[in-house]
Amino acid sequence: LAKDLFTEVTTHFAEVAIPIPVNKFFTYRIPMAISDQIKIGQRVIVPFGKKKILTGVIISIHQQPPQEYEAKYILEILDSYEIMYDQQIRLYQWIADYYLCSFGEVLNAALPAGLKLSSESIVQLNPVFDPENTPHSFSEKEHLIITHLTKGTLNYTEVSRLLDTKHIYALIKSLLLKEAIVLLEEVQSKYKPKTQKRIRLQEKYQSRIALEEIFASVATRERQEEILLRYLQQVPVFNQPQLNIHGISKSSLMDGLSDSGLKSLIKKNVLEEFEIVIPRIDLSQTTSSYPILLSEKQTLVRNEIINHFEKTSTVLLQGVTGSGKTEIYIDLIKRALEGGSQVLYLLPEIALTTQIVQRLAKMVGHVAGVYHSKFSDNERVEVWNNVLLGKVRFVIGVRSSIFLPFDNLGLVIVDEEHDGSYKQHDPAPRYHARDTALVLAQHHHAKVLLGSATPSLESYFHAINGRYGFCQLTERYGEAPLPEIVFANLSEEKKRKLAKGEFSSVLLNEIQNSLKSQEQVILFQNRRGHSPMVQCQDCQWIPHCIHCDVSLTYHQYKHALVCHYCGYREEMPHQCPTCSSKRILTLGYGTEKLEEELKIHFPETQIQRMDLDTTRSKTGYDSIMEAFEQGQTNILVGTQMVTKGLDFDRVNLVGIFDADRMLHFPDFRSHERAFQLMVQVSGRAGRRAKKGRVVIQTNQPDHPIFAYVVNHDVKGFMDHELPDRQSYFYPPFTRLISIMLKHYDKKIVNDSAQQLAEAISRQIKGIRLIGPGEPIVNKVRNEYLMNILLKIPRDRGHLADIKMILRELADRLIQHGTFRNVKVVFDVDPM
DNA sequence: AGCACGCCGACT
DNA sequence: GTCGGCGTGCTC
Repeated sequence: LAKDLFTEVTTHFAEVAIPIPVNKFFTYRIPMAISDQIKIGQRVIVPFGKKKILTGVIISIHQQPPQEYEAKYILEILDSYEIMYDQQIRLYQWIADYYLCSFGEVLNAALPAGLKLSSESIVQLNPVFDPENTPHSFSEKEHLIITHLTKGTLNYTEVSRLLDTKHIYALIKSLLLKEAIVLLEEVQSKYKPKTQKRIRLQEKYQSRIALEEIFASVATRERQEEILLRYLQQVPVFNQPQLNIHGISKSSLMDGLSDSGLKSLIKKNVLEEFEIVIPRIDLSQTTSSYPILLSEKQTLVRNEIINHFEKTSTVLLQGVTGSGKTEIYIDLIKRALEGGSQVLYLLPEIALTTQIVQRLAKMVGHVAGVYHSKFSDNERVEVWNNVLLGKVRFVIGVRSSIFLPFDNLGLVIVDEEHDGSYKQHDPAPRYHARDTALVLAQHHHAKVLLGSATPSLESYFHAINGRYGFCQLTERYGEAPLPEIVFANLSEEKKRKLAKGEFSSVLLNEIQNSLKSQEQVILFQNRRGHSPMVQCQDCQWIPHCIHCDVSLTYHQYKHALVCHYCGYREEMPHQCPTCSSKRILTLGYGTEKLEEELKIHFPETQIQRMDLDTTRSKTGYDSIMEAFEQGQTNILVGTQMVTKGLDFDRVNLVGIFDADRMLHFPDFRSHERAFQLMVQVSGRAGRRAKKGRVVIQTNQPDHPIFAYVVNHDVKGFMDHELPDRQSYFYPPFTRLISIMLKHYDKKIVNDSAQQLAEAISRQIKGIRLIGPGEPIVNKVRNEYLMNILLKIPRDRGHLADIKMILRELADRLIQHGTFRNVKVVFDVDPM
C-alpha cells in the first residue's frame, strides 16, 4: 500500500486509429479516471482538429509522451467492451501495408457506419443573450436565425436550409462575435436499436374480481370493452399469468381499432404500455439440422479436401456447374461449426440472393449472419455485434465481411473465387477479398476452400504447383448432360445477307423455336466495355498493342488506336494491314439496345432486362427473378448477373450475343474472363434431364477459346493461356502494381508521371515498368490521368520493401513544388 | 476526409 | 468597398 502511495503516477498514452485517409495513428493522453478500463480494440471519443469530435479505435497503449506536440485527452470510452479483437487490428494493418493505403481507410471500409461516430455542430442561443437589450444590430438573416433559436437548437444543415444558402460560416461567426449564440458539439450514436411497443395488463388487475369490476365500469364504453376482451383472448392471464409480463404487441392488439380507447385504459391504469428492444436478425430460427446426403463422388471429394487440409491450409475445388459443390461446402461448414469454430462463407455480391441464403442456412442448421451491402446499416451493426459476442458463428457475406470481428475462424469458403467483384476497385482500400481471406485464415490457423467451376488462373496455377490442394468434380450431379453449343458466324451471315442487324438467323431461329415450345431464353451480353472496338470486316483483323497482350481501342476524338495498359498509340489505319480492305469498322452494342431490338423481332413476347440499372433497388433483383421463375418473362436479357443464381427448369436456350467483345476486351485478362463467363452462362441451359442449347454469336468461330468452352475444358484453357501470361510477364507469373496519377493540368501529370517512373526505375531493380501512359479514359472529373504499371516477378522477393520505396517516392514527388497537388493512387493486384 | 484560414474576382 | 469563391494545409 505504501509503495502504491509513493509511486509516481505514470501517464498513459494511446495510439488511436481514426477513420481518415492519413496513414498514421494519433497519440492521445489517457485520463487517469479511465486508464484502468481502457482496452485495445475499444472505441473512444477524441477531439480532432479545432472542434471536431471523432470516434477512434485504440490500437496500442504506452508511456511514450510525443516529442513535438502536446497530446490531447481522450474524452470518453464508448463501449464497455472492445468492438474488435487484435486479430482485426492485425488484419487491417496487413491490408493497409499490402494494398498501400492508410489504416484509417481500412477502418472506414471495415466499420459499418453505425459504429462510426462523428460530431455535429449544434447552434444554440447564448443563455446570457437578451434580444431586447443588446448593443449589436442584426441583419435580416441573423434575425431569422435568432427567432428560430428561441424555439430550439439548430444544426448546420437546418441553418443552411433556413437561409437557403450553403454559406453560413460568416453568419455564424458574426453571431458568435455578438454573443448571440453558442456552439456545441454533439456526438450521436447512429445505431438505433429496433423497438416494439407492447401492451400488458397492470398487475393489480390480474384477478377475476378486479377484472369484473373493470368490465362493469367500461360496460358503456364499447371500444374499451372490445380492447380488453381482445387482450384476454390473446393472453390467458389466469391460466398462464407469466405470459402477461411480456404482454402483446400494440400493433397486433390494435389492428383495425383507433387508439383512443386504449389511451383511456392506460390512463385508468388498467393497461400499461412498454417498449422492448427486438433484434433485427432473428436468432431464434429453428436450428434443426438437415441431414446432408453426399453422393459417392461427393463423399470422395469431401474426404480428399479434408486430407489436403492436413497438409495445406488452402484447397481449390473445381467443380462444373451443377456438380454439387454446395453440399460439400455444407458438410464442411457443419463439421467446423460442430468443432466450435466460426465459419465465413464468401459470395460475390450478385450471387448472394435471398434464396441462396435461406437454402444454406436451412441445410447448415445454424443461425447465419448475413452481411450484405443491400442491408440497412442498423442490420449490419447487429451482425457485427452478433459475431463479436459469439451469438452468430456462421456468416454468409460479400467481400466486406472479411472485416467482421472473428476471433476463432476455422473455415473460410470463397465461392466463385474467380469472380472479379471480390476486388474493390474504388475507393481505397483496393483489396481483394479472396486474397485477404487467405491472410485472415492464416492469422486464425483456419482452412480456406476456394470453389469455382472456372477457377482464376492464379488459383489454378497455385493448385497445380502444389501450393494449394486441388480437387475436382467433373460430372454434373444426376448425370445431367452438358449443353450442346452451336456457333452463329455473324460475319458469314452478314455476307450472305442472312443476319438481321447484329442478330444472326441462327440465334433468331433458336429463340423462335424455344418460344414455340414454351421454353425460356436467356440472352447474355456483357455490358462492360463502352469504348468501341475496331475490327476489319473482311479478315477479322483486330489491332493489338506491340508491348502488351491486349487489343487496341479506338479513340474517337484522337482518331487513334490506344493501348489501355501502357498508353501505346498508333494511328487508325485507313486500310487493313493484313488484307488491305478498307472496311475497318468500330463495333458496339449494349444491353438496352439489345432489348429494344428483341422487342421488334418478337413483339408478342415478354422481355425483361437484368443488369445493374434494373436491379439497383433492394427488391429489383428478386422481382425480376420471380417473374422469370414463374414464367411471366419469356426472354431474359442480361449482363453477368444472369450467369449466377438459381437454376431455372424451363430455360433451355442460352444465347451469347457478342462473344467477340469479351474476347477482345483491351485487358490481359479478357480471355480468362470470356472463358469463365461463357462456361458459367452455358451452365444455365438445361439443368434437368433435357439437354440444353447454347448459341454463341461470333465472327470467328475458330478462335481457340471456343473449343475449350464447348468441351468445358478448364485444363485445356489453362494450358493455352498460361504460356501467354508468362511471355508477357503477367500474373500469375508476376505481381502487378498500377500507379495512377491525377491532376487537372495535363502537363503536370505527364511530367510528374515521367519523373516518378524514372525514380522508380532508378531505385527498384529487377522489375518491369510499363508507361507512363494515358489510360483509355484519360480525363475524369476534370483531372487528367497517367498510368504506370509495374510487373514484379514472383521470385523477386521483398515485396514489402518495394512497397515502402514506392510510398516514399510518391511522398517525395508530392513534396516537389510543382507536383504538390498531384494525387497518386496505388492499386495493388489490379483487376 | 473535413474544416478553417487566406487570397482573389463580381456585385451593391 | 464587401461577399463569397475555392485553393492549401493540418489534424495527436
